[in-house]
Amino acid sequence: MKEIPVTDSKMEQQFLLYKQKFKALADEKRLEILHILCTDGTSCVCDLQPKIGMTQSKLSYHLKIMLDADLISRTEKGTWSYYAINEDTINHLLSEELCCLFRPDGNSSGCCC
Amino acid sequence: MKEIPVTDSKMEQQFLLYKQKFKALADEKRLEILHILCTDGTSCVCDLQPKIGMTQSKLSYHLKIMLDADLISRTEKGTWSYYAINEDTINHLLSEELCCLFRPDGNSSGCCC
DNA sequence: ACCTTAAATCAATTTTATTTGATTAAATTA
DNA sequence: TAATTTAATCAAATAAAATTGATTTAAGGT
Repeated sequence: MKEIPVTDSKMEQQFLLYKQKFKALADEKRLEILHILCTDGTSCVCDLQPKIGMTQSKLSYHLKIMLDADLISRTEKGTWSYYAINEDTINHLLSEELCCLFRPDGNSSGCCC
Repeated sequence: MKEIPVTDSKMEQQFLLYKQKFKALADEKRLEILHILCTDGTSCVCDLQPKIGMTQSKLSYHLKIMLDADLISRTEKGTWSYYAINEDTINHLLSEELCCLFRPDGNSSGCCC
């Protein structure tokens, strides 16, 4: 059977963006990194490395995937790179229930759990 | 550098479950299937096939991935298999904003958009 | 200028996921 | 019972993602 596209291209575009974000979330190490960023706040790679127990190049690779998906942000300061959760993206994507794990509590009005 | 696990195993377990769910969401065709199920409600494979424009074995493959991740459910009736969104899982996982795309409006009190 | 540190990138390999076409199994119809 | 329909599964091929170790770039410090 030939594959015929059925959905309109505007929606296709949306699906592609969501796909990228979900793909970036689809790895236990990346979820762990997100959780650490959520708990510890903005962190540099050298701080994350011992916490996550990962080689530098591997960590960079995984951070880039989340950066490209806009789940996290990067700020460079001298030789250091600081990464932080991108609250907007995460909060618009995930349920409130996931706040303890991956959603920082933006308004500090208490977490769901 | 040796990789040393840092997070406790209970949390690791949680991460693995989330990973599976996000992985199941990390594909545009699967997102499209979810959207169709969300819009049309319970559907059998033969109904989905022309809508999604996909060969039967491919569709079965993708449905299985979402079934295993508990995003959808299956009910067999004779030779037919009916699939439906698993509201519980989806609503606990995704933001309300995604209701138009993937979250069925459980309480029919109106969608966010 | 030289050495060190931080972190990104690269190329090669390994692992994992997806696609394809065929086969199977069970239910239904003629 | 024989033929058909529905849908799952299988094995082989292809494609995509992750890992590894090395290299590169830029910033600091001596």
